[in-house]
Amino acid sequence: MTVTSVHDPSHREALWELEDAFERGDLVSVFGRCTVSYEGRAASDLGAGDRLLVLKPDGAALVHTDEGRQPVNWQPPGSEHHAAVREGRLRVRSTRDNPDETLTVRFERVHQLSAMAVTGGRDLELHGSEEDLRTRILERPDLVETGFEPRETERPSSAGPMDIFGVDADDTPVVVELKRRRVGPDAVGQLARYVRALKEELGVDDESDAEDAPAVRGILVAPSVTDRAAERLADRRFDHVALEPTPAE
Amino acid sequence: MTVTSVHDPSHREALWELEDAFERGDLVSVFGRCTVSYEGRAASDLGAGDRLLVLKPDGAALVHTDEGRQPVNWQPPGSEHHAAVREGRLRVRSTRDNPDETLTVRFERVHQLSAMAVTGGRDLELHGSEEDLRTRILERPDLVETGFEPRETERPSSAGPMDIFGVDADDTPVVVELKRRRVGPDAVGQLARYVRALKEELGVDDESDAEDAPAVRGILVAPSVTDRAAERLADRRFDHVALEPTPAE
DNA sequence: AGATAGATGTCGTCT
DNA sequence: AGACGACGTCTATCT
Repeated sequence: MTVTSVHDPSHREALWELEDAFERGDLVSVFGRCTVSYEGRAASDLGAGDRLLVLKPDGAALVHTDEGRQPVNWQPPGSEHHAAVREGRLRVRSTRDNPDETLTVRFERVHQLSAMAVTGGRDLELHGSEEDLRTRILERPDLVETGFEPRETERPSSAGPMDIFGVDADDTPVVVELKRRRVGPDAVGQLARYVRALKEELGVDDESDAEDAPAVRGILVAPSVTDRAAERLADRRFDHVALEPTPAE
Repeated sequence: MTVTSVHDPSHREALWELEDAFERGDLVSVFGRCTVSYEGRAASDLGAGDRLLVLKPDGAALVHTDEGRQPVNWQPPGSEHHAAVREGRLRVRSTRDNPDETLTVRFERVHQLSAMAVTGGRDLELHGSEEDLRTRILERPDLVETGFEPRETERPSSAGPMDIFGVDADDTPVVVELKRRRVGPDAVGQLARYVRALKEELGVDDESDAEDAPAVRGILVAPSVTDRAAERLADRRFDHVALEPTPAE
């Protein structure tokens, strides 16, 4: 059998089951009334309440309430789970180094504990990412602009790698920044850094950087931009090309 | 009793339990072998395997494998859960509008299904946040610099609200940007936008913005900065003050 | 509803 | 191990 499960166990019973599950490398879920405290990158305390504790064999720990996509407390993979009975109660502790942090869950009562040996696919096939957008442009550069010629992807610069580097119909260098969804001002800042770095690298002076024909162009490719982002694009004389990661149906 | 739990139920049994749990507003966990597909902001497919499905009464749905802090698939709060038996199998679907997205989990087999009525504390007391850092500085402005005087927090500007606005010992305006942990170049860009906005607002011309005494100063308060961030700070003639959100023990 | 910035963000990738 | 940027980021706050 792949699943073990106990209903309303004593704290000591719960401890045995937990230790066995850790030993087997099971994925564990514990329903119960507990308090939670965390100390590490920050520090937090959570009063008594019913929660779901998930313990993974890779060291991840998650404490979920009845609300939210995010766990109310957690510990990243690579941590170590320890269970014990202290003062007559089940205590589960998950710790890691670098940074030093500890998550402690103290159960007043355990309602349900289940453990399962996990097998099977872990590989997610995801479509619609920034990489899809890059592929799309490399296959059809004219989607960016007539005459646009990609020269390099992930081109290094002193400001980090730029998404796509190329030239336009006039052979002017072009830095393309890709975003898979609507963007705010931060993306323009990122593009500006790459353009500035490339200008420095090419030794462009302010003279040759004419009002109507910049020496290095910046193009932000994204489905859409916020008003503030549009302002900043105009300030910097960058262009925006509206494009989705995947063709509209 | 607050918890209901079934072991190796038939798909139809599982369906009844799920519908009851939705009705009661329970927090639900399902262990089983399933395939998962998502369609919405992106699209993804996940082949058969053992996973833990968590369904929350607020509409959140999480699919967890045995690895990682993040669910391999999910649906945010506000979604609607629907369960059905299709082709002899339990199918759980979670949908929402704006954006339109759907998560579908098809179970080949349900190993364990538990549901719990959740009561009790949801309020987390968290320490060590950016707000703690702000409080710390407002109580002891000299931690930033001798003579520093905070005047306003969240002061509005055309580039958005700045964390702390104040003046230094020479009555020069100071924009303070707070970060709770080590920062990269992006934080400097953010600070630069606020400083530029304030200069424009105050009508500072390049004349009065002397080499050694800027008309508006920028200070980045963070535990530490990366090399690249330090360069960009130097370029802009901004200062860095090393400070933690909470005093070191 | 959209916009903006924080987060114990997490996660992959590259140096 | 640190740095950097993407993410179906999520989440709170403000307009």
